[in-house]
Amino acid sequence: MPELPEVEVVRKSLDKKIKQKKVKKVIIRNRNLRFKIPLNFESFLKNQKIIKVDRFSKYLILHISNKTYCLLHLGMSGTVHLVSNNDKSLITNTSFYSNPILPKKHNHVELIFEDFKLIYNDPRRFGFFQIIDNDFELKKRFSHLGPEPFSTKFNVRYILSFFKRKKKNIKNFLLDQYFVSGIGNIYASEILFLCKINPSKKVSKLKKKDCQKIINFSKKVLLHAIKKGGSTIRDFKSTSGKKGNFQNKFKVYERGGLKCKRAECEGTIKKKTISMRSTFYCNICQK
DNA sequence: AAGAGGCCCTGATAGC
DNA sequence: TGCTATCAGGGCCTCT
Repeated sequence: MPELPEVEVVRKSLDKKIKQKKVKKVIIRNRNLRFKIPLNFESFLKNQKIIKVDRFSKYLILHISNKTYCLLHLGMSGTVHLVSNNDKSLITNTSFYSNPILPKKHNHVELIFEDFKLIYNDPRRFGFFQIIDNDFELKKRFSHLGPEPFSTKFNVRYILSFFKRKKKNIKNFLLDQYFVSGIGNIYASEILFLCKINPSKKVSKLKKKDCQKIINFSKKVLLHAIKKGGSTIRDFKSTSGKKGNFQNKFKVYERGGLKCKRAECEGTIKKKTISMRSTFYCNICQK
């Protein structure tokens, strides 16, 4: 369940290792990801350099030396692994790369570099690789995505005007990538807890002050999670197989039935399904 | 236009 | 033990 922080953790380690490296060979074992990998994908990437690894929202953007882009989305269960070409062990030359585990099944895509390779593993195949031809197409590809929480465009004025004449609840909109991009189901619950806003609250009832809280805590939670190496619930691992640490910091997620972590609050964390997604909140301090 | 619902897929777990 | 059902949730699509 990679959300923005998990993808950013992957981006950082990936950029460090494959920036300015040339793709020697591409191996695809299963083309049937979220979108079918086209037959020319291998020849397209072969002998190209990866200029750098960028990220927008939950998308990784590999800048290719022929002025195109390779998008990589991890879907729900995608992981990226960097493995030595010689002894098949995971690369362990930085502190980030420890606890090496390479899955045996579902290694669908390999990008082979001079002395190591990148392996894309994805049991559920909700992730994808996509070649984007130019800047214009890249812009178009992301046109359905709203600003990231860090963007200055994500401000009180924007939020209030977006919520005009909308009838859904706030949890729904935090997951709506057209409204704000990068937040997923886990962090949506965490953000609303910190804001003391009930996830079922209709956005038409939100005040200026609430919007400001949403802005502040969205940034805070995501940045904190990045710092902690992301969250590992079931699937997410870094490029070396290392798990994240942020799950230990969850205030509400997967804490149904437990006591509210707010010191002065006697509430209990409840689990509720909102638009087909499990949602956690405190029944007392989230109004 | 906005919102509700469904589908893609596999693995872990629960219940019988 | 082995079977089936349920849940996990990101993105995108259709239908109303």
